[in-house]
Amino acid sequence: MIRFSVAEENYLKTIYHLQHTSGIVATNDLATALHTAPASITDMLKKLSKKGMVSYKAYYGCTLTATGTEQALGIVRRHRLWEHFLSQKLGFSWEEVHEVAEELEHVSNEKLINKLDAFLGFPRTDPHGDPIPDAKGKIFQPRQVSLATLSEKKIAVVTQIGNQSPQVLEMLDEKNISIGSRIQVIKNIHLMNLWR
Amino acid sequence: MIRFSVAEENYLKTIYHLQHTSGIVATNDLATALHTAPASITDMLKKLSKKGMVSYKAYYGCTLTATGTEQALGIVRRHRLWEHFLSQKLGFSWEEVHEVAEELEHVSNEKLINKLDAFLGFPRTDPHGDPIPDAKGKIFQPRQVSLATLSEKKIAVVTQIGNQSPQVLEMLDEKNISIGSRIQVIKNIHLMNLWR
DNA sequence: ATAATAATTTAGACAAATCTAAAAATAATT
DNA sequence: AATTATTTTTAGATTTGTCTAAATTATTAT
Repeated sequence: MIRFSVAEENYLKTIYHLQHTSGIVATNDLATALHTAPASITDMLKKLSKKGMVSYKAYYGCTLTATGTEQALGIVRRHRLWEHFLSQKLGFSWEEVHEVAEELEHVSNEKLINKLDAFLGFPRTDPHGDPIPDAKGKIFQPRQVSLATLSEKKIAVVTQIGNQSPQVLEMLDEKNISIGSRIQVIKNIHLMNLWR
Repeated sequence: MIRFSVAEENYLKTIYHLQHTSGIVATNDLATALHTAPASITDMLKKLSKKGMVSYKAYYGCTLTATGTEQALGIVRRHRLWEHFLSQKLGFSWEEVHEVAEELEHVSNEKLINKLDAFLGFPRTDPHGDPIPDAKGKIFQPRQVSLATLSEKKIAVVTQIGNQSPQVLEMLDEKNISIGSRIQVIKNIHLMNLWR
């Protein structure tokens, strides 16, 4: 098993997330996401590249290699399992779990994580509805449709909350809507009117 | 709240434990316990001294200050709560919990630990029978008597297993004796005969 | 297409925590 | 008490991950 420093893990995880939205990850984007100077990013990318975790070409950006992706999925798995634990077992609120899980995710004992997974009943998603990779790194991704594009009358199950602003969370709470709720679009009014 | 590095926390915790047996802690003993060169110990003691965590006099050794003890108790609390969790909730064995707790103890979110404490039902001891400090750092220390000195016919409750050699653990397991068991000394034979 | 702007890398420095080897202080032994 | 042995500290070096400032490469705009 490959061992990483906390710093390395944060890079792998962040590259993984940025890759989802932007394909190739730019040095500057990483710098912003990690609150780290661009020069430091370059240094670390060289290091991770030498370790075979990212493929990195100067001035072009980086992507995770197969091994790198595998490792990143492990970190995401740990993070989301802990989030689930914090929320379901310890009674933390949605907004609080992320910060605490940021620390717990770096405890990388495989047996611990697999036993935690079993203890939680092999959950498919974290409290935000994000999928939890299984022990092999497989992600179960439900067919998802944005609420804005969901057609009228159609019934759907909430699997994820994209917008996590306090206002939206409060509104959902008021209407008692959470992950797993069955919902139906009655009438599609202009979105702007909903948030007020 | 004072923040410590993992290294600093390991020093505080180890000084706390060594203090229990030896009063003043020698540089060399710390070096042995931490698998670290004596020169490095000296450096760190100066640092912790400047932070007001230990009182340190060159060539004499060190002791924890009041604040240092408070911090050490916090670390011990985290360690033992996690050990309890690992053993009671995740089904880890006695021998395994320590190593994993060594990592988890450094996640120092107070709310997390207090919620974990509540989730576990405010346990008084870890799986080895060592007392868990409460949120204020108070330790509940039960009156303890070594089995060898326990008088015949007297009933007692097992609160700790001092000797943790595989043979002893196996024997206890066979006889179904664990922390919390009520036991009675029927007849005090010479100890040597017991272990065979 | 060339100049201006933005992004990235290089170079050199720094703090934390460690190390080894040598010097200094303390303890033990004859 | 003097010498030997042990323990501890000092001095100087190393690694990791970071920084700033300057140089370089890529992009954008005129």
